[in-house]
Parts: sequence; C-alpha cells; structure tokens
Amino acid sequence: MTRLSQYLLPTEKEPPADAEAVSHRLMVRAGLIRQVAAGLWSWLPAGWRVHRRIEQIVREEIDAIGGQEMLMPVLQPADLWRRTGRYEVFGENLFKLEDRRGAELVLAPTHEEVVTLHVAQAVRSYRDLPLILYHIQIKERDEARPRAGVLRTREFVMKDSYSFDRDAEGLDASYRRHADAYDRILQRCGLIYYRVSADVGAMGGLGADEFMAPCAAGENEVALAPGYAANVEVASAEPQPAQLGAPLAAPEEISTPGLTTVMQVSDAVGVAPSALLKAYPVIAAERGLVLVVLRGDHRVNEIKLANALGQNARPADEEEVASQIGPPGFIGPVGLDGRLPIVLDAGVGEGGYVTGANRPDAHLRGVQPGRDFPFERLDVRRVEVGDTVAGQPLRIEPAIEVGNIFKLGTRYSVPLDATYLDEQGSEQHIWMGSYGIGPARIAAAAVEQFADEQGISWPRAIAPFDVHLVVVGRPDTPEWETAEALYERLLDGDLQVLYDDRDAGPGQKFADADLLGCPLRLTVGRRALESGEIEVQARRERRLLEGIPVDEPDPVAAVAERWQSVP
RNA sequence: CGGGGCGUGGCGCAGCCUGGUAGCGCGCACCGUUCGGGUCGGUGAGGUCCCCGGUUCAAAUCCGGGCGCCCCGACCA
Repeated sequence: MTRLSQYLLPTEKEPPADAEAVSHRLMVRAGLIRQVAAGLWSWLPAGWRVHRRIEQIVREEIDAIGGQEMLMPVLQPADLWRRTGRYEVFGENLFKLEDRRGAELVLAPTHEEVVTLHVAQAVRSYRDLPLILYHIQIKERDEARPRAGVLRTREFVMKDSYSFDRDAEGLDASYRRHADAYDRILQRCGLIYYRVSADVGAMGGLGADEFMAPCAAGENEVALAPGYAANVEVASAEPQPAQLGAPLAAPEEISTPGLTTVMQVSDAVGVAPSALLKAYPVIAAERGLVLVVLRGDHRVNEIKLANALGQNARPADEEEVASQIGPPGFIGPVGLDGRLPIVLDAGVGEGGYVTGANRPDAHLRGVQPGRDFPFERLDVRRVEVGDTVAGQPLRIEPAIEVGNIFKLGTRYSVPLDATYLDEQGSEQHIWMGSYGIGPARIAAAAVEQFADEQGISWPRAIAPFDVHLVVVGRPDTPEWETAEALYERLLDGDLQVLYDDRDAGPGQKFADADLLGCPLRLTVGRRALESGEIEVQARRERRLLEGIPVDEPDPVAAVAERWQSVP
C-alpha cells in the first residue's frame, strides 16, 4: 500500500553541488539517501527498500549453500582485537572508545574475531564441521576519505560469512560454494561484474577473489582480456616488445651529464624508453638492499613488489643508494660484483639496453642481462593497456568492489584457539574463510551502470518498486477512478506498486518516475480511456510494451507478464 | 595525512573585492488556472549569513582562531 501522496520520497531537481559520482547525484536526487555527516548516510524509505531487496537475495543464496544466519555485536572489547594483532593492523581505521568503567572497546570493522571466538568455544569435534555462519550487520571503519555518496562510507551494512573446515580441502570447497553463491547473487541483482583474482593482502592468506562491478566511479582497476580478469594490483601480462637497437659486443660508456630521468636519457641517446633499464633500489626486510630492474617504459607495481620481496619492502633513500650502489640517477645493475641481489622484472626481454653506469653523468649502452650482470627474475611490473595475455590484448577498466572472498586458513583460529578433535582425538586448528558483500555498493553500482539522462534504471530484482503507476489528470475524473481501481486490483498481486496519486502535473510525475527508475511504468490518463488501453513503459530504454486493456479481467497477471519481460 | 575548493532559508546560487536594515531561481503554503513530459498568474511563510573572538559608530563583507563538507592524491585485513 504505497501512495506517493503519503510517502516520503523527497526528489530534487538539482543534485548536491559537490557530488561528482553518478550514483551519488542520482540516489540523493531520487530521494533514496540523505547525508548525515562525512561518510554517514541515512537510507530513506525507497532507498531502504532497494537495500532490503538486495539483502534478501544475499540471504537466500547464502542460506542455499548452508549458511546459518546469526547476529554479532558491533561494539566489541578491544582486547579481542589485540589477541589477533588487528588492533594495530587496522590502526587509525578502527573506531575506539571507552565505556563508563574505562574498559576499552572498538566498533567492529568486520567480525572475524567474534565469530571465531564463538566457534572456538562451541565447536569441539570434527563432527561439528564444516560450518558456515553469517550475519548482515553494520560495519564501522574510520576511513581516511569517505567519498561518492554510499560508495565509500564510514558505516555500512555488510553480509559477512565465515566458513569453518577441518583442513585446506574443506576450505577450498567452502570457498568455491561462496564463489558460486556470489555469482548467483550478482546475476540475480542484474549487475555487470567480473570475478577477479585479488591481492591476498598484508595479512597473508591463501587466496582471494574480488567481485568487481565496472563503472566510471569505481575506485579499483581491473585488467581484462578474453579469458582473463584480475585486479590490476596483481595482474600479469606480456608487455609490448621493446624497441631495441643493434647489440654490442660489450657495454660501452656514454656521457649523459645531468640526465637522470628515463625521458632525458632516451631523448639524448636517441633510443625509445623501452630500450632503457631503470633501477629501483628497495630495502627488503629479509634481504636488505635489492636492486629491482625493469624496462624504462614500465612502472613498478608496489603490491606485486611487496608480495615478491616481503610486505615491509620500501624504496631506498638517496643516502643508502649513494653509499651502497652509486650516484642517484645514474645507478644500474652492471659492475656491482655481487654486492647486492638484482631482481630483473619479467617484462625485460633479451637484448642490449641503456642503463646507469654507477658513475656520475654516465650511462652504459649495449647492456645485456645475464651476460653483463646476474639476476633473479620476478614479476613486479604494473600491467598496462596494450599488454597481452595469451596473445589477446589487455584492457583496464575502473570498477567498484562489491564483494570479496578470502581464504584465511588458520590466521584467526591459531591466536583465538579455535580447534577441534579429529578421529584420532588429536587437536587440530580450524581452517577458515571469510566472505563479504556490500548491499549498498551493489545498489550504487547498479545505479552507475544503468542510469541515463533522466535518472536511475533499476534492474527489476532490486528496484524499490516493481511498478510505478502514474495517473495523469485531475482527481475525481473517470481516468482517476480507473487508476484507483487498477491500483486496488494490483494490491492483490505479488508485485510492489508505487501509485503516484499526487495532485500534480504529468510532467512532474513522469520526471519523478524516470528519476526513481522502477522497471515498469503504467500510465492511466484520458488517453487510456479513449484508446481503451493503459500504457506500459519499460524504464530501461524507455521502451513501450504492449498496453493493457482498461477492462482487462486479470490486470495482476497482465502486469506480471510484462514485468517478466524487462531486465 | 598532503594539495585544492566551499560553508548565505529545504535545494542550487548571487552579494564579500570597495563594511551601511540579506537577495534571486527552484521548492513549500494559500487562491485561481492547467492536466500525457517539471503549466501559468497572484499572495505568503521561511535565514543564528558555520562557530568563537577582534577591528569599527556599524561586519555576511575586514582580521585572527576553530569547526564542518567536497574534490584530487596517499590510505583502504
């Protein structure tokens, strides 16, 4: 029973002045969300309907893989977070507070600790496993920079599930179930998305995938080629070939006074940037100073580098470079006599390159990896458009991360003592996975992906209402009575109907309907009475569907049939 | 956290430089008008000009401090 005349749907002609992202502008304009403070949003009635529909789809699919819904508190003892070391890991991003007795508490950014606590206490035997627990609950993260409406907030609802298995094989199975469930969720929500390989992160981990919805407002980048999808953070690809000159029998020194950048050297020497080798000195925790060498036209991917050399790896400073390698700006891999390890990026091919000579104002040309310096090969390069994967061209698209799945292993079961007894009666640690998905981001991504000039165009499964019934004309006219009667009939069906019964002009009503974006619009006006047919328009493409006779005996079925035909 | 920008009725903005009783459009209320793409006309309500302090006869406006918000970047198990 939703009459727009009595419903809180504060639509606006103008978006907030400083809103950039399409979803931010439209969700505010359509009366779905309102801001309270930076990164804090209220969901107004129509917006909350969208959110709840997404939640329900998520709930159904996680239930379908055996998930058991529960609820855990947001407010948690700080001590629990210290036990796993994440009090420090989250650092500034963790909201911290004290209760009246001075006990330290945190607002949970996620729930691995608490769920593991319960499992540690309640699970005793291998017979209790496997287990999937989940809840749909608020998360709190003190983000450095909330942005773009509901895309990155400090407080948001997440469905987070956690799997508990007796070993790695069990975890693999739970992980696959979640991956499939997430596919079904996002497909049902009508989103365009990619499932991509992801960085396992500084915490370590056994594997991670992300579910990325491509759109302009996305904060992440995905690298895509036919049969390949990965977060740019971890993507690997074949580079375009370098443009190399003729090989030399031995390296030859050339004078390059004051020329320290790739562009300067490449211009002065008259070779392409891809014919240069640049040296990137890194201090790695376990290995000390390492010289990373990659092609002049390539960029280091810091995350791949950290995964290859250790999470604490950092660029060396000028002093370290000057004292241990050579003059900054002129360093290179030749002539180091094994003083430090040399890592050659996988993108560097055979051939003669130009590189720093480790002497002031000088470079070498004709340098061949292997012949002129030893190396260990690692892939630390950021992929770029034009690279290839299995011969297919790579492209890069911005995307919103709407979900992620993560193999945790025993990361939490060890510090929190979550164990079980196996058949032999020996104590084993439980293997865990964690799986998150954000309804708000799904909603925002759907807005981003399907909006047009007029407004939002929801996928039918997550629209605030299925049908937007518009009456044009004045109250107490035959067309108005027809609309009222139709509305009353539709209440008997399963479709959710928003009835625009406001005493307003047609332009205003149509504009609001386009803005709100329900998949079907029914229009009852004088024209309908004259033609004998009620107009049915799909919001997507604003396509006219087959009208419904004014005297249709079963309007519920007639509308449902048309609803089935829209995306 | 670094850089940039902005705080004036619900929304979008002007006024600030050059101090002198706070204005426009939209929205809102009422009356009339109109009714298949934000009709038109009239009347009206609504503002601590972000906050605190200073200068001045007088501060939205000048000065100092603070707070908030947005955008870019860094950050984002």
